[in-house]
Amino acid sequence: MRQRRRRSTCPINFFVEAFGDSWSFLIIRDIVFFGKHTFGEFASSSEGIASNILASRLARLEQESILVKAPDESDRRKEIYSLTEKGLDLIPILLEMANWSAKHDPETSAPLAFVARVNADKENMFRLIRETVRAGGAIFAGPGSVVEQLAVAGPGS
Amino acid sequence: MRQRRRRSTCPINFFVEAFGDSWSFLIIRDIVFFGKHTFGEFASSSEGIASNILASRLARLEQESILVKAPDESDRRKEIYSLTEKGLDLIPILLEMANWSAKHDPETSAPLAFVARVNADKENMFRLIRETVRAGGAIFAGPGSVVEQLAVAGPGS
DNA sequence: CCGGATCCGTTTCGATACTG
DNA sequence: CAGTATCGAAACGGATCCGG
Repeated sequence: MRQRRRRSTCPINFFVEAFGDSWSFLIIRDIVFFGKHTFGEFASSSEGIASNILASRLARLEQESILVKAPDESDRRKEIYSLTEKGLDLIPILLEMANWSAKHDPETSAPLAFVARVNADKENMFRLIRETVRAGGAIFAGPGSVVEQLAVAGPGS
Repeated sequence: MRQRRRRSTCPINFFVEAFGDSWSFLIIRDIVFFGKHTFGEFASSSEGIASNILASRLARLEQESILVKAPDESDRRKEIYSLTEKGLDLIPILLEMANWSAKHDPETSAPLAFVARVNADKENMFRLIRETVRAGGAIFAGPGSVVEQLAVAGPGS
């Protein structure tokens, strides 16, 4: 968004104002799907985002109370970015985006089994994913990832 | 998005590529929530979007097969923009955005009763809204709007 | 009037280089 | 590693004009 636009009473304006930029989505995506948490991880994975742009987006998301920054206890050079409760509440939106993309992307880059599983039981899956991400996990990456949990639990559970 | 960025395998990239700009959201919002369908209606309601920007966004959305343009039968000066099936599939995303906004917007501009109703029965509400919009209706505006149907049906149905 | 297209000053982006 | 500084290029947005 180039310029602060007039505010209007509408159901999604607050969302659009808070985001308004696609890099912001990709940062949240990196956290939720891939468990990225540091400046360097975002920089290397977010389709080659420039460092100044990344810094400005992180600052904005922090200011919007979607992210919080905290020093890494084990490595004081690093800063850990995590989602706040407000940020965690974005997960359903991301999952619906993933759903739409899986359905319409000709290259179909999303794992269809996972998407189907989410659609089959949105309420419980939203909750499971939220709790996993809140605890520092992610959907696809790392030990304790959501897909790992689902594989353990099996398709029938 | 300024520049075509590197494509990567990720669940929401296709979505981000297709949108990438907040004006596009507002156009879809105008259709789904308020039943706008012409260039002039978008121009007057979308927070003062410039006509050249609006034209470029409509062209892009049409090219992405999210919108289709057709001449208005009753007034040949006008063009009617409507959502394709691919466009209709965006509705769940918009509704999750509305949900998030209602929860976190300090000015709380969204009708909370409607949002709560959607959350209480997402599957059926998504379907109802989709069919209403497909038929040319909208959520808030016009006769046969979704909120009107819900009022008629009553909160228990 | 409606739906754009064109022109043009201004803003913001983004690649690179640089610093703590 | 985590950011800032610089600067050219691109997109924006307001005004204006045009065809039907």
